[in-house]
Amino acid sequence: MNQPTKKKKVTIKDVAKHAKSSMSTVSMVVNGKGYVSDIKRKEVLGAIRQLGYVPSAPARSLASNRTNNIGFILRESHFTLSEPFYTRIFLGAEFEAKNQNYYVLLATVADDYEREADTPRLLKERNVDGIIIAGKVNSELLMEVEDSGIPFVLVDYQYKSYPSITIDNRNGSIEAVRYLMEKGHKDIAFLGSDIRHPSISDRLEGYQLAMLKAGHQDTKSMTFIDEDKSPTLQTGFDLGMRILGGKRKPTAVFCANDALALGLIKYAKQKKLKIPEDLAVVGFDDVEGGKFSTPQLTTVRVFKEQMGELALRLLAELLDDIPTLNSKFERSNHMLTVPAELIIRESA
Amino acid sequence: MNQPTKKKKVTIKDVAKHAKSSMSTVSMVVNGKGYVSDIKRKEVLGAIRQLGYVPSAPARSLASNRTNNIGFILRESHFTLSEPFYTRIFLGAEFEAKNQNYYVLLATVADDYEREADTPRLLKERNVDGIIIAGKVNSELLMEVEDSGIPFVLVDYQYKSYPSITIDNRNGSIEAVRYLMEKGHKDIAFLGSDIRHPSISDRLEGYQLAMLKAGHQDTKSMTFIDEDKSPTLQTGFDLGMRILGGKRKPTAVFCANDALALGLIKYAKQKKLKIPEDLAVVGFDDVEGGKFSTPQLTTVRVFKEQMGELALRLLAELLDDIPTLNSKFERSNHMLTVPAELIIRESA
DNA sequence: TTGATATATCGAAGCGCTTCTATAAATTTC
DNA sequence: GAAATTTATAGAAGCGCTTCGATATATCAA
Repeated sequence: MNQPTKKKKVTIKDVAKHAKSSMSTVSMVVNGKGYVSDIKRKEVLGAIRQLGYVPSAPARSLASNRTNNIGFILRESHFTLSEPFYTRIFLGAEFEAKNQNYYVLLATVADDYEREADTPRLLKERNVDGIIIAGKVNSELLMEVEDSGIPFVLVDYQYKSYPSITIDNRNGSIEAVRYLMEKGHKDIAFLGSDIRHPSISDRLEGYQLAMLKAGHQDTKSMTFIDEDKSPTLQTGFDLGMRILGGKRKPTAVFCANDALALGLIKYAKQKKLKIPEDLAVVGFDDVEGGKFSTPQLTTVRVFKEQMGELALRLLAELLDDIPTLNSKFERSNHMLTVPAELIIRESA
Repeated sequence: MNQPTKKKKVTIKDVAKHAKSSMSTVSMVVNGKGYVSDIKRKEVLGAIRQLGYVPSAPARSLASNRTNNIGFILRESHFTLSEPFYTRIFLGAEFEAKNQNYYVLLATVADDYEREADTPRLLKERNVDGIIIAGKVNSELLMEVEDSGIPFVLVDYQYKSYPSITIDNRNGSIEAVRYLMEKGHKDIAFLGSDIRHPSISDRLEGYQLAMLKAGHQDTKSMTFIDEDKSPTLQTGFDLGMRILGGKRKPTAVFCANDALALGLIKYAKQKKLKIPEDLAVVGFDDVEGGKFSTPQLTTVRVFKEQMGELALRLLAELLDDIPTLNSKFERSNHMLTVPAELIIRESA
């Protein structure tokens, strides 16, 4: 009679006994290293299955000095942001983490980060093997991570020449502007803010490049930037006044992101302008709100999930490579760029 | 290349030596249990500070048989949903977890969940002390969690009488309908879908209650539900046709959620109806998109972050209570409800 | 005063795993 | 065909912590 008592945890020892071998052999089978004969391997695998053995994460960590955790650091305001941009990056990372057998620990940090006081627990406790940092974060924090010696990968941001995953903002912008030109537009304006953010300045650059190539020398008079504001709906609305209030009115506007574009559209609609007939608008990011707006927003899609996935993969690679790090043949370029894709909807 | 002096890990042993006491005493100080004299405590605390000692999470887990991790289970589609609803609940939980010294491990599960194959790792490995389940999930999974014996709390869902945090949908709806009445509306319709979801049926109930109380007997002819569709923008748009195509046109519509409301507005605007003059619309959830829409959506706010926070707190309480669980005086009701609040914007 | 009880500290036994070492058999080398 | 090397397995140390006695002293109730 089998008693359905509280099933005691099955340990590696039980497996060893059951498979008539040693703990070390079982460990080797589980981790796929060392020398194990095929017969033994099969016996051990069988025992594992029969007993339903699952290794204990903490025990492994303790013995091997690896945590199998990846930290994901994100500014609080990037979560509370109206758009689930970074959330999706996180999701992508989490997805890939499953494949790679990592847990992802999320740590949000305050915007007014202060060293010591706000250091994420996972850093203090060194409870991760590697870290993904998403978006722009306080440089104090960046240095702290750097100092910790824990390998890390940046997403949608760059710092020195540390590994990073960024958007191909320049080419995405060029594609957007070209599309506007194809539609017959000549007076194409650029609308932006917070120009210090590398992503945004790259988008401006793409705009300028495309305009220049098409023979438009004067982009300056068509560039509307409020550099101290963050790129929100409100900012777009406010800049709308400047754009549509001037004497030389553009027929199309390429916006540095979707929130700005939505804000501009709101202002334009209020001024009884028809979109896209009177004013064509293209955004950047492909946020959810753009699908629901009237008209639906034409924009440049950023593959957010994919960026997270890539970041995790790159990090995992880095972690495995560590013994090779001293090699002279070390592949030094770990800065990846993911393409952005024009999504044609109604607003242009 | 500066060579970082790899600082050796400071262990409890080092602290003990430095404070001239034993490991067990240090442990007791750190965990605040057992008997320790004030003098010793101060010495130990001093040593900890001086050496910068941080306990090792895996070692603690292994020795104490607690992980200090909380699992957060969520359906994949609830993340990819256009709205960061559950994301915000997660955020709230994560926030509170920091206070309570837990890590939150997120596990997303597929919609077509199958036992065994898809069991989240954190369940298989029993790598958590407790679990938060957000939203409606497959009942297989629910049973699996139940069987595991790991304490859990549901958020925005209920199962048997397990601990849960839910929205006060009924009162929120009543408030919304009352507001519409105050504005002079008599013909108020209800728009909904997926009526089997408890949240949605509660909202319908609130609507009916409010209508009845105001002397409107016939709510049926004013209730528009597509029960097989999920409550999305598209569904709202489609139902708009039915609502506005009938002979008895309502002057106001209370929608089961914001996505439906936004869809309805889209349709109404297409039909050249002015909102709120020709048709007042109220939603439910207070999603981001509602702030950006034209007109901005009047809705019922759900405190998502707070729900997550509450869930974590309740779970933590449960975990601490476990020794008391056998007590006859055990407080049996762990099913909490959080209020919903009417947000007045432009659409009504 | 005297057991009983509360307070205080320490040493040591594990928690479940990885990995180093020892040992031996099988295989390769020249 | 003896030495060197590769393959195969087991045993045991120890990762950093918690916690269970053991022991000792201080405090209390009668």
